[in-house]
Amino acid sequence: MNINYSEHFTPILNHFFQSQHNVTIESYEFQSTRKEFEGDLTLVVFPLVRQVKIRPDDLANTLGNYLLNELEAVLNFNVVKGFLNLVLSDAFYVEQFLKILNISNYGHQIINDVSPIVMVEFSSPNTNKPLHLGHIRNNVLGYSVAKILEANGKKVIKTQIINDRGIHICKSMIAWEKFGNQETPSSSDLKGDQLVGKYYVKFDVEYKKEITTLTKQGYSEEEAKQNAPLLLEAQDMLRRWEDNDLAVHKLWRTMNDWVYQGFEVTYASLGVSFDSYYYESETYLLGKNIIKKGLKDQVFFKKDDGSVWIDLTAEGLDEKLLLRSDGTSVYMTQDLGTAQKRLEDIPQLKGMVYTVGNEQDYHFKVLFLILKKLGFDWAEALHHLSYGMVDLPSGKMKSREGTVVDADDLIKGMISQAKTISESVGKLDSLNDNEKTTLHETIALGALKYYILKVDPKKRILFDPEASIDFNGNTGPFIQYTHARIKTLILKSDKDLLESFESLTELDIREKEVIKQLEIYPEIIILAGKQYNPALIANYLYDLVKSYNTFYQNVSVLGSTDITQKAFRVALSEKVAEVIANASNLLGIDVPNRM
RNA sequence: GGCCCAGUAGUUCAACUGGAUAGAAUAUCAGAUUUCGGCUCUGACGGUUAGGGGUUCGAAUCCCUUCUGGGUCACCA
Repeated sequence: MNINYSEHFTPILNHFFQSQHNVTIESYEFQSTRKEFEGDLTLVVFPLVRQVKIRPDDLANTLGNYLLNELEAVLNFNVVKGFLNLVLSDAFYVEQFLKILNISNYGHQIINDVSPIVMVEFSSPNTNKPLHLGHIRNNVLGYSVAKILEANGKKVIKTQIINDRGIHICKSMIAWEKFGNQETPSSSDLKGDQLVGKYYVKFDVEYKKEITTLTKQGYSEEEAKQNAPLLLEAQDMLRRWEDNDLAVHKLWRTMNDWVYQGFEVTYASLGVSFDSYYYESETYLLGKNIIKKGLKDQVFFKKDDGSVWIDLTAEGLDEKLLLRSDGTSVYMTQDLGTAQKRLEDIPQLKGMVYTVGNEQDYHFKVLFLILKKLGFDWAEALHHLSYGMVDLPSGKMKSREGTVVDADDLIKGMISQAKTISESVGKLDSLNDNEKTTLHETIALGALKYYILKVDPKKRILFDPEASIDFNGNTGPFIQYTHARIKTLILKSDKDLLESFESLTELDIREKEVIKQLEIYPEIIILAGKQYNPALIANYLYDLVKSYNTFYQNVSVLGSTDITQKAFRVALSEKVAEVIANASNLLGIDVPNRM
């Protein structure tokens, strides 16, 4: 990675290659030197060899001598197989640290009126059942990517498209009408989404009973599935909904409102929020104007039965339906229309991120391709943030088999586990009950989010709640704990000793390592933003915490007798705490001051 | 079957997108400490990167191929 070093070394290296060899080098490959060799910074010379036609070792030696003469920061060098290892002075690292010490919100770009606007869509639930573990990954990922984009100087609009209409919600409605006895969230003491979900399950149970009855009467299974009275009623209700039947719409609104209230509770406990909402009931008819344009531009074609298609066989894909023969729209049509609508709503929009599971990879590939073919210039700036499924140690989640993990239940379970663990290890007796509860929630959510985010989004996750909440190892609580410890350490330190330490010339090797980590931080944010990948931040955080911990354990932070060094260590600790807090924030994780 | 994604210590994950001897955590084992078979420290063990071939100074990473797991190929959303 080209970390900050490049700004320091690139000019002088460029000068060397210009004057000595008359060639221009595009970029240099720097990396930090592996532990087993002497040095701090390593320049890989192999890529340069091609351009100047000198043997790797010779070039490395020449370069080493050159840098040694030209730069004060370079104290020494050695060459191993085409790797030029440079030993940099402690003064150099002190200087680097001083540079970043007083930058507030270090690593995070500032957002102003001219910042590009990006929309990040996530969550996007159906309104017929509560959120589950899969939604948690979606929410946590989308929210984190939104934060990371903000840190990269984008103005982010967090949004979701709510799938609030269709046969699934009609099923819940029918079941509630028939079996619900006017039950409401307040009468049942259930969260609204849980209540509606209960009737969705009820529908399925009763529907299956009807199928059994019908097959006993001699229907084939297929016929029974299609002709079960309950299903016919649900389908009829959907028709009435589409005809704007007042009674149906009233019930629909009531039940959806219950669900939204329930969702809000879950979102609040997850610590995610949204800036705008799109409802499918308002967008499902969109996109037909795009179809017209596409037909006119001959990007699409019409079949004899009147249905509209696009032929993507040249791109290695299939033909894709865009409009049914009866003229009604499909999923793809809606998404085309919704994308266009968003640009109408916010003309300055510079990009959109769709946080949707990888089972829809194909859909988004086609969606983006169509928009490009239609000639929309903004189609280049669309990104599908695709993620893998969440598996449990017990196996795959299947809603039909009742093995889904409910989001609220999971969070509750994590909190009570956090409570158990922190009570058995903690010394939190001075906190009052409210503070303790808040802390347990913070730890539980930190554990949950970190566990999910540290895995590359596109990979499947095996979710083990027990392992996630461990206070040791690569976990959220461990990071939170380190932050808390630094905070109490700083409290203990004498603030007055924080005088100038620019004169400090000798660093402990472990202090150097911490400074190196701090230097990389802005680069990590940029990289994570480019790749829409919070896992980079998570793993970086762990590395930082680990290197700080070896520093903390082996170098007495406060014990030094040298006042300058003591001040330096406190300042370094403070900066590390700040970076931990800021980086955690990018993952949506809170870090307590004590725990 | 076509297309897409994944396959890395026993397990859960890394590896700065082509760089040096593939790293952590956890589990296991050994030692230290200890009035707990708990906690905490120290160390060790653990790998043909699913298999095979290729590209080059250099491959877990790129290309080809085989295998395994998952997803997707609806006038569903």
